[in-house]
Amino acid sequence: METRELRYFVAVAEELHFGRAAQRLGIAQPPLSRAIRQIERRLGVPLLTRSSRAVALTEAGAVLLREGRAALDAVEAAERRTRRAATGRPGLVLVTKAGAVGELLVKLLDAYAAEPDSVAVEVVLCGIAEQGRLLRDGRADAALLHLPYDSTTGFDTEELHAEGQVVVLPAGHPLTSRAELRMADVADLPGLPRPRWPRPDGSHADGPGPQVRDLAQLCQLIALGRASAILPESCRAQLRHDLAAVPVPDAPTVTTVIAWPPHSRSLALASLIRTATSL
Amino acid sequence: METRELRYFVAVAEELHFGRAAQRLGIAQPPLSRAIRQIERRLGVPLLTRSSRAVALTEAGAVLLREGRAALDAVEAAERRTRRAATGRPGLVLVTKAGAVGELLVKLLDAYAAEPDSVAVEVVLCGIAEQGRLLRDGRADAALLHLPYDSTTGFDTEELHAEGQVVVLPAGHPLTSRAELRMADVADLPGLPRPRWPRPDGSHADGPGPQVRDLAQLCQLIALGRASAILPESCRAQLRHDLAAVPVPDAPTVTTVIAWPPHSRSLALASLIRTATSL
DNA sequence: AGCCGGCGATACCCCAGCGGTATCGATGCG
DNA sequence: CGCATCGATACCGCTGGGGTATCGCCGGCT
Repeated sequence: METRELRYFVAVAEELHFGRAAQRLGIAQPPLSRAIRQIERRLGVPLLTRSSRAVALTEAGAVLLREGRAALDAVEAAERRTRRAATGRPGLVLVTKAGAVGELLVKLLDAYAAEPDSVAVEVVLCGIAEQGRLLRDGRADAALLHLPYDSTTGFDTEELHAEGQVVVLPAGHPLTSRAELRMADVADLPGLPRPRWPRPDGSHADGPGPQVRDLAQLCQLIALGRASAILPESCRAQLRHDLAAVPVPDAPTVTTVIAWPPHSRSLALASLIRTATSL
Repeated sequence: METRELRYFVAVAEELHFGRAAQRLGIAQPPLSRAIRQIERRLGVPLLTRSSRAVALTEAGAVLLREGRAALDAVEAAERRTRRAATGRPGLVLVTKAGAVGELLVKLLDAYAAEPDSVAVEVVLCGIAEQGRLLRDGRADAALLHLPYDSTTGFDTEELHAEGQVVVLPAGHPLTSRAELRMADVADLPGLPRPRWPRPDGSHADGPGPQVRDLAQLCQLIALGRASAILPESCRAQLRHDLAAVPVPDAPTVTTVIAWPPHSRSLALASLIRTATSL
């Protein structure tokens, strides 16, 4: 199957509408219809159920959507990494979530810069759950992720750091006087629901909590007395003065890992990982 | 980049010869030359250095060869998994090395077959280092691998079993009277070199030992007094009567893991993995 | 019931680009 | 100095991808 065909199918499968998909692809609708039919004929498998009113994925179609996206990412990654290998700028791109892993990141960059064979490291801060995409399609070389919150599926990883978590509350909240709290104490604080982070696909789960996009938003909401949050200990260093943190020993441990795409054979990346694990 | 172009480039990069590559691809040489030049023009990157006598990969070319193979595998996997999702036979394909993990495999298959939601499991035995390929290109759903000998790069894994290793010697060899041996004792046995396994690309490392392809060959050679080998304990159960095994406590522990491609969302596979980890 | 509007499929046409043949130009070899 | 090898170039034919026009189906509105 050609990547063009895969792109076409993914577009239709995402839009579930031939006209819009064709528009997105910058082609007319009839060639798109033909291309999809040809894919189905060659695979010998129906991918879409069409009525004149609605298009839906078959089970096989859902598989091809998932696998096709991964394959397209792989092709894109091949191109991008090839270009980067040639441009002579053998810099590394390290991606992490905005507002996370503050101290660790600084230590890593300092230690790596001191290595004899180090190259420039570009740090990219991105929103939640974009790291995987960047790593998969070749725009980034490595990522700092937080287990168990981030997925490392498909990547090689090394653990760097483990830490407990704290509950973050508005300063002055009654519970802030306690030396530590249990998960049961903070599971359902009246008026302080947990925020809802966007899922990888951009949508939000249903629930009572406010929708948040980044740490700053979250802190703002907590300060306003509208939310609470369980965060890794290391966030205390960058907490605003109007927030308070109380340790929660029985919260799941957060492990910071460095992740990179498999098949990487870059010496610079290997050196960065070596530096990271020996911190 | 289209998969056709990737296939063309991979062929040339592997053959390092336009004529042979064209023959392998079933096309004439001139279109192939043109296609490669077009790829280089579009990427803005030289991939091959050509003289009229020799073709060699540039550094960027080597990157594209590696990444391109992975991308082609991903595309092929997408097609294969889509076809398999549709044919209604939701069977699983489990791949493992011939002659390895005997007892564990039987237990796993029995336990899984007893699950209420189990489906047919096809067991594929293959030579060393083909498992990764099968898993990557969608012909297999899961593999049983041995750490540290096999690579799990790019796959998700769960550990199933850890065991020590034994040295396998011809029956009657003086050392077989010992209750156990150290690595130092068996590192360099006179006349009994370690065999050389094929590498993933099919070639063999240089060295004194005989080249072997599978366990039967190896046992034959040991019985003939031409080789010795360090193997996992569990191999004792299937050892021929003319061979003897002595524990080597300081040999690296062999961990059997079950590995599967990331992005898998198959319920049947999830169930198999759950069964495996709860053995 | 009848009309309309939206949507995917079909019919038909055009041309970009892929692949083929013939040939050139460079280079290592006897 | 021919000769053989191998990649690049020139040129040509045709397949197939993309465009426009239109059809057929169906749900909804009045």
